[in-house]
Amino acid sequence: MPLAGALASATVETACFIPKKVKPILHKTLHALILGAIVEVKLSSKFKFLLGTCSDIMRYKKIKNMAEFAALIGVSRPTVSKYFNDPESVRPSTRDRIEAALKEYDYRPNIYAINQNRRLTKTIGIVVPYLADPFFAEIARMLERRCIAAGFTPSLFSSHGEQALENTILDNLRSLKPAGVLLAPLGRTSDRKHIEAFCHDVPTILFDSNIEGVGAAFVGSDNFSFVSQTVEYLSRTGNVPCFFEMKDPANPNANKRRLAYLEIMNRLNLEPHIIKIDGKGWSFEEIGRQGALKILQEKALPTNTVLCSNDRLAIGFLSACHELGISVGRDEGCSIRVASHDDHPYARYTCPSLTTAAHDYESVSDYALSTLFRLIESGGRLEKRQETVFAARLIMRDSA
Amino acid sequence: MPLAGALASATVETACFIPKKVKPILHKTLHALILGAIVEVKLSSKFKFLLGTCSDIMRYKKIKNMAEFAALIGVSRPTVSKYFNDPESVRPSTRDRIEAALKEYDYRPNIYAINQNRRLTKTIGIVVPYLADPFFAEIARMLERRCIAAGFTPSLFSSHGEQALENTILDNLRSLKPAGVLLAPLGRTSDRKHIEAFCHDVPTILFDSNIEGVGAAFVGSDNFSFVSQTVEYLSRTGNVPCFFEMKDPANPNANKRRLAYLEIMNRLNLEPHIIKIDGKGWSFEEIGRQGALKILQEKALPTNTVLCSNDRLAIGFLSACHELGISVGRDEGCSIRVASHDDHPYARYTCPSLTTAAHDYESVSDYALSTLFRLIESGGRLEKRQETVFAARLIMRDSA
DNA sequence: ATCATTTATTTACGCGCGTTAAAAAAATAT
DNA sequence: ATATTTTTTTAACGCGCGTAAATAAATGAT
Repeated sequence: MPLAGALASATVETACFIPKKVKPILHKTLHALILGAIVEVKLSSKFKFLLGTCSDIMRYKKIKNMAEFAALIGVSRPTVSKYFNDPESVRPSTRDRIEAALKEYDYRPNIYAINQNRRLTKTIGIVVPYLADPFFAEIARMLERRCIAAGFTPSLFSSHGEQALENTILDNLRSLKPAGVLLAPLGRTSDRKHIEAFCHDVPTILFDSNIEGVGAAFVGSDNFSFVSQTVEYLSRTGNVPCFFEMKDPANPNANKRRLAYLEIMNRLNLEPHIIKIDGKGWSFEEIGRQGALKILQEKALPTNTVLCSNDRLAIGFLSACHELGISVGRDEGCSIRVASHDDHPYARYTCPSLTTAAHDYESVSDYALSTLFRLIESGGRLEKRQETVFAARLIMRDSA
Repeated sequence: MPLAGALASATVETACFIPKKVKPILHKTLHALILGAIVEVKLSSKFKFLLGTCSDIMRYKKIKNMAEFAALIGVSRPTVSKYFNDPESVRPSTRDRIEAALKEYDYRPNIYAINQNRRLTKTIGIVVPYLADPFFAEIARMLERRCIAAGFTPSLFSSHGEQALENTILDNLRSLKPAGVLLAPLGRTSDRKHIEAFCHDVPTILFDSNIEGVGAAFVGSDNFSFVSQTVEYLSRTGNVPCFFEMKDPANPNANKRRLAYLEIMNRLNLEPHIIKIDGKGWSFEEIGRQGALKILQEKALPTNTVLCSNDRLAIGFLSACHELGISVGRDEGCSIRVASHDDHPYARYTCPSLTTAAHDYESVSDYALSTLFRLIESGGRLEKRQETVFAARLIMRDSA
């Protein structure tokens, strides 16, 4: 009789006693059966207990659950469970057998069943305010890499610049019971209470934008270092820079950069000039372009050196300059110089290439994650909230 | 006696009969209790059944599971379950009570328990080859929006240009049991067999890059339309365009664009010129820049009009032109014209702004998702595999 | 008020795994 | 060979929810 049909109704009877010496032979046979070497077989009633496993595998060529997988190798389910929680916790010989079977059949434990019973999962949430900004895309990429290397599963979310979305992302994230979360908040437009409540429940490290007192720690860049380097360089090599920024910056770094500019200009005994342009949202290039067009057409530029708050504004500024036929650069033939901050992935390819202060991407992402791991290991609480910032590196290119 | 302590050991006895009329009063009292209006209370043994619920809530101020939540409102658990699966499926009055409670207490069903028991989840996987490319970031954003609007939970992944990562993403995705997946594969460097196997198990729509015969459908852009519009425009308004591309493009669209270029040039009775530049990986801007520097320095450009395969190469090309002091544009003063395809988010801000053929982002993402929804509703199978492509729109800017 | 229909409740089982305690077996030490 | 330690097995419970069938209640139409 054909095997599959006959076996469909059989069930496993674990009560049947099998001498230890016979077991390996049985399981070897089982393997052959599954691999198609044996097509038809009759079993005495004493060994019918094997059939449940057999038939299911015959039908699906796929292991349904851990019990089935364990039966296949001749190991108990708790042992397999132990293996998946920590492969080192089982005897090498057992480990080898499990791993051999793992290669042959593509069994993977059901993550939903796993996570239901674990208090914390192996997921790490990464939330950025705007993923269409290559800066965040780049940093997200580095964070994901390191999560995977550390044995975690990263889960990436973008708030797309919207408070409501940021909130729902956090709500969803909470119910994912992640081991930890790396959150770069929207900034000023964030719902502080909501984020606070989230951080109360989930081990969270803030990065990029700080929110005072929220989260277990903050890791970011030292805005003062950014501005001091650009301002010093610009004022040393030419005219005094004026500061070009949005009127109501959503990002707290923007405010810190303005304050840094004022302080450094004061220190250097130079007169500060701040140009505030209109615009809201995350289309910084367009905002920068429109603002620059207005200022340039009105000839309202106080000096011939412009320091943009960030590279995306600068990209718009350069675009406006080109439209108006104004040549930008540090050569004598050029009428203005433009510099900026962030070292946006495209800053190298603007025309002219953009002089800017670069984030230490590597250090920020490394330190943010190592802090998160410390936080996770210590059970979600750190001694006290620390704010760590990394210095910028001046990148001299052609625009200033 | 203090409530919490006294109640800790009490359990729910559902066997106790409660007259219908008394129920609302009981639950009202329960609410007051939880909200802190009542601090201490003694109950006769007949009403001890309320205590299990009370004590737990007193301790955690948080509902632990659906049974507790249901008990709180005086509704059965299956009804609440029904509500979460489809709020319209319960009577309006019941719905109101549930929703009122939902506002008061922040109960959310455990997604892991939900998904373990559902054959398919409400998750939609979105996989793109390279998220640091703003084109994909932008399309991912639109797809996410529409998923949420349709009541699904999008889950975004980037292969970061690596085959191994693409494979592990698909493996992880499979075990997430998503309702459906939108996959933009790496292209030529994809592991075809792996993707095929994945599509066999999970309802998948391919987008952006097609892989013949894989997935339930393909939605993308009409490469012929892109190239025909740019070539016609360029040859009509000036010199004949040469085609600038990478030697071994990973993206299948690149190949289609080259073929389209050859065919259209043939139709127009013009001599085609193809410039193939070295380079691999996803740093297209740098590859384009290096390639352009080489060609321009060698003065090996066959015509004064360059049509780049895609905008990112063009951004590099423009950068090289600027470095070499070559003016780009359609004005008489300019020495070469550069055009391209994709309408990359930054194409507007290059110097000069880039003439290009734009994807119909909206239509592609709309159609890809509506096709996926059809696929999901029809249980994972469509009549036959359809390939749908949308025409490009020529965007005339200053570079050509 | 009566009956038919819609909606809700009760009861009970299953999902796939974590976890534990006690018993058994295997490996190691004496 | 025996005692000791380590590893595995057995058996059983719990997690939080989906789901189904039978029953009961509420609603609407007559």
